[in-house]
Amino acid sequence: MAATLKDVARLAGFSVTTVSRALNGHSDVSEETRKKIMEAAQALNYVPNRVAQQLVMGKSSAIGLYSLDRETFQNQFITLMISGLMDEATAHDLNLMLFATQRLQTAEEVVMQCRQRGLGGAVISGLRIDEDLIGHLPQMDFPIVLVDVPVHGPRATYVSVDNVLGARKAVEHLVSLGHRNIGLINGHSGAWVSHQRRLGYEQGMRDSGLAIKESYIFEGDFSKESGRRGAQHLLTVNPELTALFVASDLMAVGALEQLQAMGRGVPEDISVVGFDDQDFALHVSPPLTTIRQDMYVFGRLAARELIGMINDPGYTPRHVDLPCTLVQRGSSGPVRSKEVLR
Amino acid sequence: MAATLKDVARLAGFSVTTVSRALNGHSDVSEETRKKIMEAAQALNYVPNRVAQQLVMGKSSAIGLYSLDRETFQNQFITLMISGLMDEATAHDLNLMLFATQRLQTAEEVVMQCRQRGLGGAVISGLRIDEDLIGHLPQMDFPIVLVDVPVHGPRATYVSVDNVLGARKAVEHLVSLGHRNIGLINGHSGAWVSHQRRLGYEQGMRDSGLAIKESYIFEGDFSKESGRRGAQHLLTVNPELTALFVASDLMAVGALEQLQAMGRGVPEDISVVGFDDQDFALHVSPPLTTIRQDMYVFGRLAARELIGMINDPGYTPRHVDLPCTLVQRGSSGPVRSKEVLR
DNA sequence: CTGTTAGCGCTTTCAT
DNA sequence: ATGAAAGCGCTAACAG
Repeated sequence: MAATLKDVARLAGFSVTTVSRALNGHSDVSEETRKKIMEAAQALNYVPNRVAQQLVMGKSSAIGLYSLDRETFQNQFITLMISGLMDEATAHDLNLMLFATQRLQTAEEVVMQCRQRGLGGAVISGLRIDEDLIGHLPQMDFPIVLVDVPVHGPRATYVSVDNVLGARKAVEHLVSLGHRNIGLINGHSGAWVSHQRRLGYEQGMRDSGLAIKESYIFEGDFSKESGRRGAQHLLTVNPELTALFVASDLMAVGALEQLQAMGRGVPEDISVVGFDDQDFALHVSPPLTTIRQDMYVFGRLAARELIGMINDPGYTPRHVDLPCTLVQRGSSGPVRSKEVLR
Repeated sequence: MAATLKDVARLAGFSVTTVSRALNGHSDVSEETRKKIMEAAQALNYVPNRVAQQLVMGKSSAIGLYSLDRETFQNQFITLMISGLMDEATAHDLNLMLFATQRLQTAEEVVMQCRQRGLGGAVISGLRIDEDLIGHLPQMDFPIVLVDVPVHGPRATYVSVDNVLGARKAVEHLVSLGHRNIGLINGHSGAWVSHQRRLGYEQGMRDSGLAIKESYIFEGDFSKESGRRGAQHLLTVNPELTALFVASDLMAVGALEQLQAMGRGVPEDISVVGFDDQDFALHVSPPLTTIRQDMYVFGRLAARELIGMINDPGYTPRHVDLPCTLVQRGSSGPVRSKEVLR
């Protein structure tokens, strides 16, 4: 069907070897020959068969993205990351292969599977910190970049924003608006970011001279419904709360709806700050104040480190905390004076 | 690094051929031999090299998804479709490869590129109807499924919902609520769906005995901003409008905001119906009544047709219009009585 | 039942 | 500067 090197060789009147060298820009081909070969290739609409190239050169032509459980996939989060991965991969002439799996087996199996598919490395998203392959992954001799799970190894690193700082910014923002009774609706404890965000919340409170009360903290699971439950619970138990830091936008929207259903105005009665800056954060009412992570940059960085490892066996992968920024919108406002007077 | 057939052969004490056959479940291998070989393979942690398999069998191991222009990528729309594609591909032991490109060249080039990468077929999303490769694509001898652009060929088909019906449902819903002055904010004319949705709007109006006024129709470009402009424009020119059918949720949210900014209550003063049912439709206020397309099913169907063509050269691809359904939420309501009395 | 031979499309020594 | 030969890891006739 498609023209092969042999076809070009025949048409141009040279050996396959010479044609290969000419097309690959080797220096040991006379200009005249090269020109003829180029023409023949052009005429036949020749494109090298990457599969064959890959087999002979042992060089992979793609990177993989593993997304654990489909939910991860459904939020815009990953979409932007994919954009970033793809742009970076494309720039390095690599393809991007997608995998969704319910559960990864052992680290060995994952790596085997990647190798068998000719991947040069993989980004893995959606791992829980209690997964035991995490300990083994960084020891594999295969380039891996994890998303939001800290690992270090000669061929492994991770990408994340500075979640502690992000949470602190959220709290500081609320404090600066006069709030002192600030609750936290956190994600589930299987996610590394939950621990980080809680840490940031605690730091922010402490640095502002505020006590940390266990009863101010609700553990959700990143679902909208859990945000709803969190708001309901926290405000029933602690009616004095005037602000909530919610560790994801989706939960924050749930909280928003619940608060409004409970007759609490946002932000008049209670302020809400989310995390992520997903696109709907802008569309809800009031628009959500939130901590923004730039997932596109996130993806690019992940790919950059991965490709660094792939192309250079000596490359030492680095981890940098990406910045995250407070985006101030309508869901946070100054505490009501009567509250301040308490 | 990874074990090869040869390694297994050596360990098991058989020829490479026999090992290959044993592992591939051919019947002409004695049970005893097979068992020994299986053990050896197990011991070596052997996994077949797909790249080699692909080269020798000429059978591709992946399908591609081309997404034209990154915007397409950023909405949740495509994410769900990817989920569907992936699940279906995985079920057929195929991988999914992603490509984002600004512009496709000729149909020949696209197909060449796919072949060179070992793809068995491709789904292409984001094409405009004025793109001239569309005429050529269905003639290529390569399995192609387009998203929302009608094509037919021995190796080509497309997936879409019944946009005409969807739009008609929207209009009929509004009519059933008593609305008679119904405007349309449409997408740009480069999208096939825009024409279909307009058709459905016109049918719906006509079937309800309502006149179609050119001034009731605004051509946006699917952006939120254009939804805003559309609402502004339509209501300035036609203050008698009591309802808007907006051809995408994102534009609908823009319209919503603009209407509220203009002091028009939704749905008391004016009803709004969107299209897509993206996730934020549920989170805006009021929650958006909209026409839902199930993008996950969309993706599965696209993959199913594609894989049908790939696995069976004689397969005649079909097009089925997927159903789309009205999801009734808060943004549409009965027309105000004074309006009815006009 | 099993092994030998050939070849997928390409790159790469090694000669010439 | 060019070509012949070998081989990447695998499968598929074809013999035995």
